[in-house]
Order: sequence, then C-alpha cells, then structure tokens
Amino acid sequence: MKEKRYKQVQDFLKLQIQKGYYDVGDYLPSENELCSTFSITRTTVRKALDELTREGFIERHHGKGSIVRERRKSLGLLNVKGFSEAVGEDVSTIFLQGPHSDFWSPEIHFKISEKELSQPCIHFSRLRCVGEVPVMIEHNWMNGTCLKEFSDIDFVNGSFFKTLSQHYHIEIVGSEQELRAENAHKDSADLLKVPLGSPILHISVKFHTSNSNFNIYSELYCNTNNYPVGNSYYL
Amino acid sequence: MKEKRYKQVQDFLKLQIQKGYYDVGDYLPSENELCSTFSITRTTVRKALDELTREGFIERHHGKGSIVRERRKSLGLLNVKGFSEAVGEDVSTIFLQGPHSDFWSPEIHFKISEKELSQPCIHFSRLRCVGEVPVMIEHNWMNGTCLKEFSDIDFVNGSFFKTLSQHYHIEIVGSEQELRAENAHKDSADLLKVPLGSPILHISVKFHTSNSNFNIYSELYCNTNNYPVGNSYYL
DNA sequence: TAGTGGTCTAGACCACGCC
DNA sequence: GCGTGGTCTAGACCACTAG
Repeated sequence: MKEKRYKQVQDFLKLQIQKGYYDVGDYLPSENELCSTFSITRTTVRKALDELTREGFIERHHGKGSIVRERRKSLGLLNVKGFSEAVGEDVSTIFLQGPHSDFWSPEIHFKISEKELSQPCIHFSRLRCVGEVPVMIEHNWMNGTCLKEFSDIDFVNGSFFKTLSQHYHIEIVGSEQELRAENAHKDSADLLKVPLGSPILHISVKFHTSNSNFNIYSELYCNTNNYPVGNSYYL
Repeated sequence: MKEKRYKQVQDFLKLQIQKGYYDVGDYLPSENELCSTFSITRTTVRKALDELTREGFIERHHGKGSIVRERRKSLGLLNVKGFSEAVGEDVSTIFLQGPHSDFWSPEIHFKISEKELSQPCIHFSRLRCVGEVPVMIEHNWMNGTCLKEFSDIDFVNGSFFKTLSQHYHIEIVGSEQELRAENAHKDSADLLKVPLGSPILHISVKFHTSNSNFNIYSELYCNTNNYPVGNSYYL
C-alpha cells in the first residue's frame, strides 16, 4: 500500500517534535508554508495537523498558528497518574506475568474489534505497590501483530506508554473507562492482601491509539482504602 | 455566529440516533445521499461524520458504510458533563433536600478554600434513578454568596450546570476527583435499596468554575451493579 | 460491476490576532 | 492590512465490499 501523503507529513512533523527540533510553545510552519514545502494542498496538510492535534502533539490557534504542546502525562483517569505523581516516589511494580502470547480473555470488559480478535494477543500483568503495600492489580491485553519482538524489549523507564511511543510510534489518543465497586475475589484478595469480600474498585479501560487496529484493554483492581484513585480534568 | 453546516448535519444525525431512529448496527445514509439531502459537498459531510466517529456514535467501514454504535450503558460521570447528559434515557431525579442554607460539612473530602469557608454555604442533595432503580446519591455544597435567590429558581431542564450557565454565567472549567470502593452505610444502603455492607463506589468531586471563589463540592455514592460509572476521553 | 468510503486537488471566502 | 487557521465547494481517482 502506498504511503499516504498526509501520513508522511504527520510522521515527519511528529519526528521533529520528538527529536526536540521544536521547543514547547514553538510555532510550526504555517499551513501554507507546509503546502509549498511538500507540494500538496491545504486539505492534506490540515489532515496531517488534525491527526497531530488528536494525538496531543500540537495546539492550533485561530489567526496565529500551531504550537507544540507539552507532552501529556495522563489521560482521563488512572493513567497511573496517581502512582508516581500523586502518591509520591515510593512506588514499585512487580511483574506477575511478563509479556507473552495468550488468548483474548473473556475477562476483558470492552468489546474487542473483529480485526483484533482474528489476530494474536499479547498479555502481561503487574502489581503496583506503594511502599510494601500492594494497591493495584493491572491486566493488559493487546494486538500482538503490532508489537514485533515486544517481549524482548525493556520498558522505557518502566513505562509501557513511553515504550509504545518511542519504539513503535504508537500514541494514546483517548480512552473509555467503566468503574465498579465489587467484593474482592480470592485471587485479588490474596494479591492485595485484603480480606475476602472487601470492597474493591474495578476499572475497565480501553485505550485508543493512533493505530486503529491497536487498542489496549486493561482490567484493574484497586484497593482504595489507603490510596484512593485520583483524577483531574481541565478544559 | 452562523451555524456551521457540518455542525448542523452532525447534530441532526446525533439527534436521530439518540431518539432511536436508527438501531444499533443500522447503516446511516451514504455520504453521497447526505450530500444531496443537505445540498453540501462530501468534504462537509465527512467532517460531520468524523466528529460523530470521534464522539463514539458511529463506526465507518470502508466499502460498506457508517453504522450506529452501541451506546454505553453507563453514567458518564467522570467528565465535566453532568448526569442528565449521561445516557439521557429514562433518568429521573428526586430531591432529598432542596437548596437551602447549611454549614460546610465535614463530609466534604477536598479542601475548601479559606474564602469560601468564611462565606455562607448552600447545600442540596438528590437521588438519581434510571427507570425506577436508584443508582446514585448526590450531595452538593457551594458558596451561597454567588447564587442570589438560588432556591427560588427552577433548574433549567433539571440540570444544575445549565442553570449555573444561563442564570449566573458560571461555567465549569475543570474538576478533581477521588474514587473509593466502600461498604454501604445504613443511610446510603436504604436510599439505594441495597443490603447493608454492599460495595459502593464513593466519588468525591471538586468542580472548578470560571469564578475562582465558586467551586462545587460533591460527594457521590453509586450503586454500580447495573450501571457502572463510565467515562471517555478523547483528544 | 456498482456503490461505498478514503485520499487528494485547486481553488474560494470568512473569522481571528496582530501591527 | 495582512497572514493565520476554519469552513466549504466541485470536482477527481483510488481501494474496499458485495452481488
């Protein structure tokens, strides 16, 4: 398949931003400049800029131009913003299962796309702790065909999202979440070291990425007794 | 400001979907049909469909058409929107206590600003139902000096936020939230009609508004058994 | 093969920010 | 006034799906 023009421009600009060619707040070339640089029309340039906006790389200001945005740290809820930031430094992560091939689990709450279902699945799970106290169990499933040799690559700074961005150029563009209060089942009670039947916050997440065939499906089980899940949202 | 063409089409289709004119899985009219129906070009029609896709109302399939997506059966609480805009259908609200003067309650989780503490407080609480089933208890506290004669004014379409916007020109600009899974206490168990000790999702919210001396402090108690709390976030 | 959505061109006019 | 991004037109060709 031929590389799309808007995709070329999009990737070119994204790379320049990621490489630090522009500082936060800098203006990109104007749409008309980009048109002549790439010998394409404004419609195509704007499609590229639309995508970059959706991905959070730039902001556009009517009458002024497109500026480079500060890279976001969290999306909606529990992008584990609560861990390294809200809770402090004393957080740790234990792999329960490293990345490995698996089936698409019925535990996944959101509807998995047909395309993804027909492709191999990668799964990994982690236990998040504050100090010595386990506070969250995290299960993740995703399309394996998009992550060649994933199991062999170390997580960038322990962050899965950073790894996706830097090694695979996949960006998170949105998420859907559902939250429930449940009673702890045996497995989660054991891992979280709480009595069977304790109230547990169960969060189902579907992260949407810049690749429409690659979503991340997560099921999280949180002990909120000492560390409530936090979220902030600004317009 | 003139209403944009793509916005007209977008809102028209959204309304038809919300009204149930299309079933889940139904195909919308093709892009070319919409072009002639509205006497606009495909670029404009596609812009409308792009927005609906981003909002999660439709899915588009190359070579086939645009189908209506399943609407999430959730409360959509964690964004800045209110309950009334959640799923829209068949929700009702019962006032437990209408707006009245009160003290700033120790039940409020977030820190109240000094300025607000020194001023009178208005409180009201409601029970939110889907059909006949109570799903959420809502307590709200706020600075009374900003809401002259608030008790006497009817809520615009039953929406508190709309009332704030239309009568007081106060807009929500952001929020902070904390979530906990708890066991139901006596009062909330009674109101939500669940057994004592059932798992309940407790959400503490501080809404920030365009008036920095006016924040809304809410404490919410949700029965998530049938209607999980949902949230989606798109860039 | 006919119809659909996906990409792209080459223009136009408007609203906004700034000098 | 001028450059910027936002909206819109009237076409074109391509890729995908299905009968």
